[in-house]
Formats: sequence, C-alpha cells, structure tokens
Amino acid sequence: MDKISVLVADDHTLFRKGVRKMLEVEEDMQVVGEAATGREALEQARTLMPDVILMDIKMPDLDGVEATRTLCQEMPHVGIIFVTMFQDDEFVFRGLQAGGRGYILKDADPETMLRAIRAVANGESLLGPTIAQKALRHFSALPGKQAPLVDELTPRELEVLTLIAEGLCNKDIARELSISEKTVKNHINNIFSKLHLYDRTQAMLYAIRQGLVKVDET
Amino acid sequence: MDKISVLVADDHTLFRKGVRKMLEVEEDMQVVGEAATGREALEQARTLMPDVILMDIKMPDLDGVEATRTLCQEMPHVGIIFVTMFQDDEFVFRGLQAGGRGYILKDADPETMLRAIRAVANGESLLGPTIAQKALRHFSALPGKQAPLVDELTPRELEVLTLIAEGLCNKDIARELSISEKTVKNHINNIFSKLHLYDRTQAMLYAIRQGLVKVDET
DNA sequence: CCCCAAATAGGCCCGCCGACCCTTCCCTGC
DNA sequence: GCAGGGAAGGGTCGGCGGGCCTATTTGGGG
Repeated sequence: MDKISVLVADDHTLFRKGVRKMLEVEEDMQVVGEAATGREALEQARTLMPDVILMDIKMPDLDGVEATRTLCQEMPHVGIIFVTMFQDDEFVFRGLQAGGRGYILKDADPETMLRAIRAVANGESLLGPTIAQKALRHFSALPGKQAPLVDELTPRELEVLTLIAEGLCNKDIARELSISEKTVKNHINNIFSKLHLYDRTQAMLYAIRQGLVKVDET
Repeated sequence: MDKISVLVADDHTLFRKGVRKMLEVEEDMQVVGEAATGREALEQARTLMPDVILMDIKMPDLDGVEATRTLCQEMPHVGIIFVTMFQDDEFVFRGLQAGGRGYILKDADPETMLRAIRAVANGESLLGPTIAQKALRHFSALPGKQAPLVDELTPRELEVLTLIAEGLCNKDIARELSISEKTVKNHINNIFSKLHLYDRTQAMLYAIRQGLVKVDET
C-alpha cells in the first residue's frame, strides 16, 4: 500500500516544518505539500489530492472551516483533521459539520496526531473524548431522546426560537415579546451557541426538524 | 348604530382635508382623526380606536405596511384600507399580509371609497378586481392546485429556492451552482417578487409548506 | 429575422444580522 | 449573605442580505 499523503495547512511555518520532520521518520506517511493560507490549501489539495489534510482553523485569506466546506464538496474522500491551539468547541462543531473528520490540539502527544492521521486516512474519525461526547449528542438522533439540546434552552430562548422559526425578523420578535431588539439578539446568540448553530435559517430548520413549530397552515 | 369612525393617515394635508369633507356629507361615517406619518397613525389609532383607517402606503417615519403590521397585532378588529397613488402590487400584497383589508387608488371614484369603508367597517374586505384575482390565487390553498405560484418560477429559480430552503447562504448557493454570488442574488430577487416574499426565511417557509424540500433527515 | 425571456454578472447602497464586549436586576439555591 | 444563572438592555463593528439598475449572451418563438 502507498504511503499516506499528507498536506499541512497552517500559517505558522515552524509548525509545518515540525510536522514534516515528525512524519519523515514514519514509514507509512509523508508530507506532500504545505499551505500557509486557506486558499493555498484549496489549490494544493486540488493538485496534490492528498489522503489527509492537517488543517489549522485560524488561517489568513480563508479559514479552515470554509476551506473544508469547499473541499469536502469537491473531494468527498479527503480526510481533514483540524489542528487548533486551544479547544474552541464552536469552531470544532462547525468544522465537523463542514465535513472535517478529526480534531487534535497543537500541544497533543505526537502519537495522538499519528493515530489521528492513520484513522482518518482509513476513513475513520478520531475525536478527543470531550468533543466526541458533545458531538455524538449533537449529531445522533437517538430514538430515546427526541430533543437532545433543546432542553438546554431557557423558556424565553425557546420562545424566541419558535418566533425565528415562524420567519419573524428580530424587530418583529422584539415587538411580539415587548422587549428590546438588543435583548432578542442576546437570546438568539445564546440559542446559537447552545444548539451549535450559526444563523437564523439554521435555527429555523432545527426548530422545524424538532417539531417545535407547525408548518402547514398560514 | 354609531357612525363609522375613520382615521385618515396620509402625509398630504390636502388629501386628508378632502377626505374629511367628503365624509362630512355622509350620515353613517365621520373622520375622527388625521395623521401625517406612520408613527402618528399608530398613536392616533391607539387613542381614538377608530373603526376604519385610510392608510397611505408611502409615509415618512414609518410606512403604512409597517404601521398596519403593528396595529393589527394590537387591535385586530380595526379595518385598514390602503390608499395609494398607483397600483403597486408588491406593496399591496405586503399590506394585505400585514393585515390590511382593503385597497383603493387615490383617483378612484369617491363612491368606491365609501363602499370600501362600509365594507371594511362591516368586517368584510374590498379589493379591486385585478388585485382580488392575484390575491386569491396567492392566499387561497385551493385543493386542485398545489402550487399556485411556484410554477411561475424558472427551473433555475426553483433550484435556488430549494437551496435557500436547505439553509444555504448566498455564497454556498453560488458555490453549489458554480455561478456568481451576484447571480444568486438576482435569482433570489426574482423569486421574492414572483412569490411576493420579502426575505429568505419567508422563502424557506414557503418552500417547506409547498413540500419542495424534505425536512426530516439531516 | 427580430424580439423576448432566461441566465449570468457587475456596481452601489443601506439596513439588518450576528459577534463580542459590557451592565443591571432579580430570583433561587447553597 | 453570596454565588450563579436567567432576563433585559446597551455599544460597536464587520459582513451578508436584499433593493435597484444596467449589461451581455444565448436560445426559442413569433
């Protein structure tokens, strides 16, 4: 079997070179390219067709999540592993939703990284235990629990969510609840972070899927 | 029975005075107040509690449609008639959706206006024949025709609409269809005007109600 | 052959949305 | 009594969404 080809996308040169060195001593993998920005990562990925991409989340030009979204549409088989400085749940969730399959911290044990690369190259997915737990709760629609995350919302937030799902803009929601538009935005921000969403259209779909609103009558 | 109390909301003083004169000679109605802006219309309506409001659509401060939206929530029984200089289908549709119940042109026969006022005060609705036809087609979910307006969309527009309904942002839609974001916006604008919608969340609801997209699986 | 509709694209502009900061007040649990 | 969380409110700021207008190309129907 061929070596696992790896593309390293990170704006820190030292990190890229370090990874290259680390993988050089491994017999079953090799770094085939480097990229310092999101766009570079896209170009390199298209020409090199690597098995695995180590993708920094924060990069100039185009962030790792966006790059991942694009790449996963173009090349569904590529395994993308996010490498971040610190544990930022929100970014990780968005990355996984965009199509990423792995996630490791930059200060992780090198062995961890190697295992992640091999796992992802094998079509599997490797997540840290903390993330894995949250991710499973979020992505799995296990039959026992209908609404895995909705019950984390406060009554007020639930109220706001249903109004979002009915298509009201923030101003109308404010009017409807007789509160300030700023407060509405705060509630909405809380909803987003609790449900791991990023905009109101996603919130609509979430609410509709969870059956929080009826869709038939006008 | 009491006289029908009428509030005239229009930024043209001459028009207001003219209407007042016209109604003075009618035995069953009287002008109880005037407003020159949308906000004034709101205040006057709240204190005077008129039976009918003649509402100009274009007004400073707050347009007639917005004022209507607010008023119909606060006082559902008020009958609002839109008075416009010319036939602007879009505004009329939005006005009717906001809760207006009548619509007449400023150059209409005075008799028409009087009939409209009496009809609306009576809880009915009076629309010109052109508008009535389109409005019925839009609002009525007659069983024979599932999608009254969707078939006016071009194939491309329909494609864009389904992507909107799936929660994609304009940039993602552009990527998905391999076209410019500007073009996406054009399609979306066309969709809005053909379906009488005003933003993407309304489009989502429309598409979902019409069954253009499935909502269950992720 | 000409005209129209559809699709694509660009520019300009503004308002809303959402991110990320805060503060205050109240209620409940420890 | 104090901590903590929920609710409400405020400010700033970048970016996206949508209004509006123009232009080009292509294909089909009169």
